[in-house]
Amino acid sequence: MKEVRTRFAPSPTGYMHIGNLRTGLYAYLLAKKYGGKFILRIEDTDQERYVEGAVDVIYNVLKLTGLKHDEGPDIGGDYGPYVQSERRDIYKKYAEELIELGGAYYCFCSKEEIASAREKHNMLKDGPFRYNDPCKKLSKEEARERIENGESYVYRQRIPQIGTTTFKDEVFGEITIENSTLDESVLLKSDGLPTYNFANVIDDHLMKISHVCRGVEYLSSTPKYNILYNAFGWEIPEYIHLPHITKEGGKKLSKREGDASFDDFYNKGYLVDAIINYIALLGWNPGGEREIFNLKELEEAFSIEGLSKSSAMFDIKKLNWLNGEYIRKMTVDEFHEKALPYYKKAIKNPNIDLHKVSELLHVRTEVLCDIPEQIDFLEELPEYDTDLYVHKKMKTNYENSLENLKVAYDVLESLDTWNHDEINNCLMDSIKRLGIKNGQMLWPVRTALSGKKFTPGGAIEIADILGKAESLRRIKVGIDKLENR
RNA sequence: GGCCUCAUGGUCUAGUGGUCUAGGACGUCGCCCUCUCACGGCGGAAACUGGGGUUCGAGUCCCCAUGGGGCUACCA
Repeated sequence: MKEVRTRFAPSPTGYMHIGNLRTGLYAYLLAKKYGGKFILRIEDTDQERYVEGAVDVIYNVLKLTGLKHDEGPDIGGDYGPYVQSERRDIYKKYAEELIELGGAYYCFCSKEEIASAREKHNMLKDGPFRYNDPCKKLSKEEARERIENGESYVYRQRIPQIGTTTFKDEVFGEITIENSTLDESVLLKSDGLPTYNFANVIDDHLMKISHVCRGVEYLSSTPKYNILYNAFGWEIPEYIHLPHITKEGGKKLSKREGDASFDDFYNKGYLVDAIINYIALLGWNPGGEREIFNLKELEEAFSIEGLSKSSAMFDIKKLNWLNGEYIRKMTVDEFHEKALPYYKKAIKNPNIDLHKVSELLHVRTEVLCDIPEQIDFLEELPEYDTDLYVHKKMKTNYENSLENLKVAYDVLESLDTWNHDEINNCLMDSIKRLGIKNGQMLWPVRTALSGKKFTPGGAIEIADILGKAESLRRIKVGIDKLENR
């Protein structure tokens, strides 16, 4: 088998769409699986979409995710340049060659002319639109003369109007299409830059790409590319077209709703490994029942056979679960480090031992951005209603809550050493002495300490974190509330 | 409109003619653990889009219908 060379060819639009990233991931995995090369190429032939700093976004995501490329604009390689706008002369040369080979012709029609012809056709609604281009009949000499005279022109692909073109895709199988349904698209624009339709063929060939991984949107234009390969007499690469990732309802993931880019998830506190793991599984099945794979493991497990044909809906719930799995797999210290920035958003009080908070939150966190609202009560006791003290299953009501809170206040106040075990023993002794259920004491105490219905950790852990003075203060507040109900 | 393409529970999927009374995971529901929540454990509900063929036998092959997606740009 010859060397596997795959490429990731994003356009610098300023953000990394998650579906696009997945395509890059698969290209990377395929290369790694077979010990090949993964190449980064920048497709910036559309000047109108140029965005400042967008290439850095691409580098950054690749670096963060660990999809390390072997060749690319920043690190070079034997087949550069790797930025399409720097390959102008190359495209021009091949476009000229294609004219000679009969695979293309010079076209002087304006966009407007073609658009109006299309409109006219659409009114009739009769069969596929095919532009009957007068320029096709021009001789090369005539055309070149008009070019000399300064007319604006493009290179347009010439496609045989009879016959069919068949190609094989690794995931979709064999596909045959009537040549007559293929339109003769622009190869080189009047600004001298190529369109995707031309650049992808030239670059993939010159860069010796063995497997072309790209989205399904290119499936129907692939025959046009093969006609180009054939015109040049070049070997056709293996094609791997990947289905789309959609959101609920089969709609496209959108940039505007903040659910489409890698950064959107990264900034919300999703772990890189979890994101990669999740998107790898969206459209690819590893074969067994295992679902947790880090990048390294994916490299070994990946296979084209596991790729699916239908588009997959992005399910944030499953990502959340996976992210939680990765969080729980970390040590408490590792978690603590990741959680720290999120603690800062909710807690300013320097007396709170954040390590203890981490012990509580470690198994209770799925996404890091959920942290602040989970622990805001530690910073400040929220307003709460005394209804909270009444809990059927805990067998608590206003009366016994008040009584037990008073007991708790007294015994805790007399405590000299304030730590988890001391608090625990102290409270448990009282429970035993009074002959009540754990919950009848602990539920009111936890309520008084937190003012919340749900908290990470119970009364004892919270009291420990809050410290003696603050704990007693909050219990006192609870007692007052219940007395003045 | 034309062309291409896809189709198993709510979601991601396994299934390549008999082993399918359709398997796993997320989610969901119930129970257990338990001072709340979570973690963990156990259990439940939930799917082959429809119709025709082919075959002794079809989720699996073929055709049609329906529904979804894509392309139809001097965007990629």
